[in-house]
Amino acid sequence: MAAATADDLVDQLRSRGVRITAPRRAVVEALVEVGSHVTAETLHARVHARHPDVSHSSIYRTLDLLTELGIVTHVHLGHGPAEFHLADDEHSHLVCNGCGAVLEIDCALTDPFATAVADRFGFQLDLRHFALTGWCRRCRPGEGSS
Amino acid sequence: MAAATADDLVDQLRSRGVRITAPRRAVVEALVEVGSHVTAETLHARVHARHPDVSHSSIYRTLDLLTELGIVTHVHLGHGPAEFHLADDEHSHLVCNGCGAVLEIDCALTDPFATAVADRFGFQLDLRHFALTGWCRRCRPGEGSS
DNA sequence: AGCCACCTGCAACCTGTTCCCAACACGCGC
DNA sequence: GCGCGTGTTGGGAACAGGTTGCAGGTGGCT
Repeated sequence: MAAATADDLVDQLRSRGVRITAPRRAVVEALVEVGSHVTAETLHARVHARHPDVSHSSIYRTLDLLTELGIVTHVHLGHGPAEFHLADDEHSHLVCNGCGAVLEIDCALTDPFATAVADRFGFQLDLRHFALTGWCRRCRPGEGSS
Repeated sequence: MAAATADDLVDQLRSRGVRITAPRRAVVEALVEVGSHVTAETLHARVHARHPDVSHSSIYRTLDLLTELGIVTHVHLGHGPAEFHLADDEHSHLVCNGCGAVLEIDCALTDPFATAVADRFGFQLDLRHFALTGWCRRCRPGEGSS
């Protein structure tokens, strides 16, 4: 939960036996810097600015590794590419089909629904991995009928 | 609403000024036949079996057209390709991250949640366009903590 | 310092989807 | 029934996001 520094995370990786390389350090630093979600491409751009020879495969491989270790997760916001972020923040996303706005909603609001689904289907929802889409206040079609 | 036949749909298209061509008719027929969701690729395979010279661009174009006309919708079941189906059935999907099983859930179960989100954020959820992912009874990790 | 396994960059590949354009054919008017 | 104009088609190439194989480089243990 506490906002970890890049060094903290690097130490954590090292202590877990992960070899620390320039690309890996760079990815971790970039993730900590942006603080919220970024696409792999954006992350690559950021890393590339300082470390021009880090390839995008390394970005993906590192994100993969960090995901496996539970340090990073990614979320799919609608149709675009996946967005990655540090796994220290638990919320779901609402994405507007109209304007693309992203709202973050707390698990408190989704829990009753998740519970209902679990009760009924024995299905444990993970509402954090895929965004919920729809229409925000300004873009919602003026509908009253279904 | 009622299970429309391919001919019904074709008539409907024609009366809306849509030019009826062999590929379009074939796509409509295939959609009616399968009855549930299909990927564009599967649909192409089905159509191709009877009409070998229908290209996959026509499949996509026709699906696009039908979507615009509200006859077809598509749903994204997790990471795979989009799945298309006739727009006469209103339900959401639960997709298991473990085994890939797809459950259909009725809007009755999702409505209270949609209402809560609308009340709180003025955001009108569309839970039918993207599946909800998670873990089915058999695949859910044996967890009790968070 | 040396060594080896692991990691990297590159570029090719893959999948799903869209675009382009010349040829074609639907369906209207005659 | 027939011609014509325009909207549609097929085929393949382009595209975007993501993955993979390989040969060579490098971290970190000794």
